[in-house]
Amino acid sequence: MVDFRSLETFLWVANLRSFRGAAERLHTTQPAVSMRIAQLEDELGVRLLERDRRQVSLTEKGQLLLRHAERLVRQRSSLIETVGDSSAMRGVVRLGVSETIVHTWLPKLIERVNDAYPHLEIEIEVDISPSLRERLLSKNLDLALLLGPVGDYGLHSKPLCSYPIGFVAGEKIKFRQKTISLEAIAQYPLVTFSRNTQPYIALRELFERSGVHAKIHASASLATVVRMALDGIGIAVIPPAIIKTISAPGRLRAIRTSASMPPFNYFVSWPASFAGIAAQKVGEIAIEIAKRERRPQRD
Amino acid sequence: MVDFRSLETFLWVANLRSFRGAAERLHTTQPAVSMRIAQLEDELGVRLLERDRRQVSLTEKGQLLLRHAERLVRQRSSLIETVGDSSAMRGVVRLGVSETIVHTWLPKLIERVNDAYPHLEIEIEVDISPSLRERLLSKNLDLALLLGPVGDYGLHSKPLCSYPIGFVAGEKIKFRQKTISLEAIAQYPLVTFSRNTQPYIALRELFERSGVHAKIHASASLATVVRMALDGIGIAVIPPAIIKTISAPGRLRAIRTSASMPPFNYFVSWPASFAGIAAQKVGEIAIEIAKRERRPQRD
DNA sequence: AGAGGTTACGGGCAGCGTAAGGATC
DNA sequence: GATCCTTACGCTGCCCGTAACCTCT
Repeated sequence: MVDFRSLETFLWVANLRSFRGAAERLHTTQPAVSMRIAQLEDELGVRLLERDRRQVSLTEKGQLLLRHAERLVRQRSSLIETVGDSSAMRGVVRLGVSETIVHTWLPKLIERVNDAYPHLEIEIEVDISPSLRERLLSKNLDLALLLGPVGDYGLHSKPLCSYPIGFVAGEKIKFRQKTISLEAIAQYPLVTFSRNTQPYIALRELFERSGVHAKIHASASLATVVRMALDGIGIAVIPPAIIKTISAPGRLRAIRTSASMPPFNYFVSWPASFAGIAAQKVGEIAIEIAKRERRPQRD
Repeated sequence: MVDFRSLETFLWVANLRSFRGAAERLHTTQPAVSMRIAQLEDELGVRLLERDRRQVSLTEKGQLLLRHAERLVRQRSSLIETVGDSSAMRGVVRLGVSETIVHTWLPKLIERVNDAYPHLEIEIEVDISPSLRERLLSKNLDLALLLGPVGDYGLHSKPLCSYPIGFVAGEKIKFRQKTISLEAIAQYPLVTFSRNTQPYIALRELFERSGVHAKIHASASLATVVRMALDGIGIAVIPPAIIKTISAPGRLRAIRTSASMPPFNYFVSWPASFAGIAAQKVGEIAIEIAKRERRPQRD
């Protein structure tokens, strides 16, 4: 039978260019994937995949099938969404999230998705934005909420919300003035996200431009960054918006400075060629929530 | 899973308005159909069919699903046809055929279809055209080659070929003249197809118009008609084109008459709402063969 | 040797068919 | 009671997962 399972399996093999990868994505074993593809090729009487080399590649017929299969799978989802009630939307959406979002409105998103589609499972992966971008490109994620702009070819994106970045200090660090200069701040080490992230680069540029030397610690984990700020090791460079959810009240505070960092601009992004309807719906809900979230941030 | 099997089952239940009928059509049992539908309704979380009354009917959601499911099933066939090689076309086409066709070019059609689609099975049902029409309407046949014109709402059709009808006599019946009058013919009983068929009606009208009384035997079986002509019981009113395949050479001959019957116009016809791709292909081949068949008939 | 796809084989479960149960005319 | 769909139940066969095998770098 040319059924949806075979087609979906083929889609994943084609997109990931790997039997193993597809097996993992489909929560099954690699031989099972092998079998389904073999069965499909047998049924259609044509070779769909070339497995000569280290890389799996599509034959001409395979590319043809890819287009048809994508349409069919998409239309099945659309059928389920149109005909079924909300609980009919099933499956797993792999959602990549930047850590800042986790500490602001991600819980709200999850709740809203759960309400709208009770049988839809969301697999959340927290990572820094460049990794999320890579994982979108390698079809390892269906959707991501990350720092933009997302310029990559092969990814689509829509703006979500914007968070100002500020300097955040713990209780042990105190300044006399109300508005602090860059020089004063640079007395302490600064702590922010990994070297390949946008905030790290922006921060380094900021200090280089003003000729002030600053020591910058980088950590991929926001928890670490916050811990270091709380312990007085340094000043965190993060969106102040997350202070209230990530630490006890009063333990951290935003510092008013003369200089300003470019804000975090968040986007929802997904692979251009491969948007499942479920992922699309989650994206729509994210956009809606972010729209509302924008206001409180303007205060 | 909302898979093709469930959808196809639903399509047949919807079209035949019967679980039993669908089960028969799908070569399975009625409980199996019941189960698949129940599973589909369960999966989508909506009621698709109303089984209150004696008649199964579609709910609003059911009608919605019908449209989507038809498109999906059709696109799957199209996928198989586009991507697969010819041997990939599988399934059964229920073909209704008028008896005249059986004795002219049906074997050629079967052969051609077998060549083009070796895995396609054809289930041939021979019957008189009005029955074929009914069975098309009740979705009991996928395609029919029958006497037209096919005016029914709900059926599409395309012209195939035209066979003149003539008076055919066996060896025992002899006339002196070369061209025989209606009166001379009416000395013998006439034998043709059943009362509700076009030739029977045309024949009766022909004699009523000319004020000649004729005794007309009717039989649904062409073999019987021919037998009666061979035995000299009467004169058969059939397309002379089938003489050479249905009896030994010289045993039957066409009689030249002054009057003329309207010719048999054959059409290929199928349910407007429910054309499977396989049936469509068989129809196309039939049209092609009939086109070639037309020439020899002009002699 | 290790990464990745294929082949071999035993076992579990979805879905089937038979048969009994209900509803409606 | 006849017809048609649903429910119950035992069984079969498909497909899966484990594991061994093959091939290429």
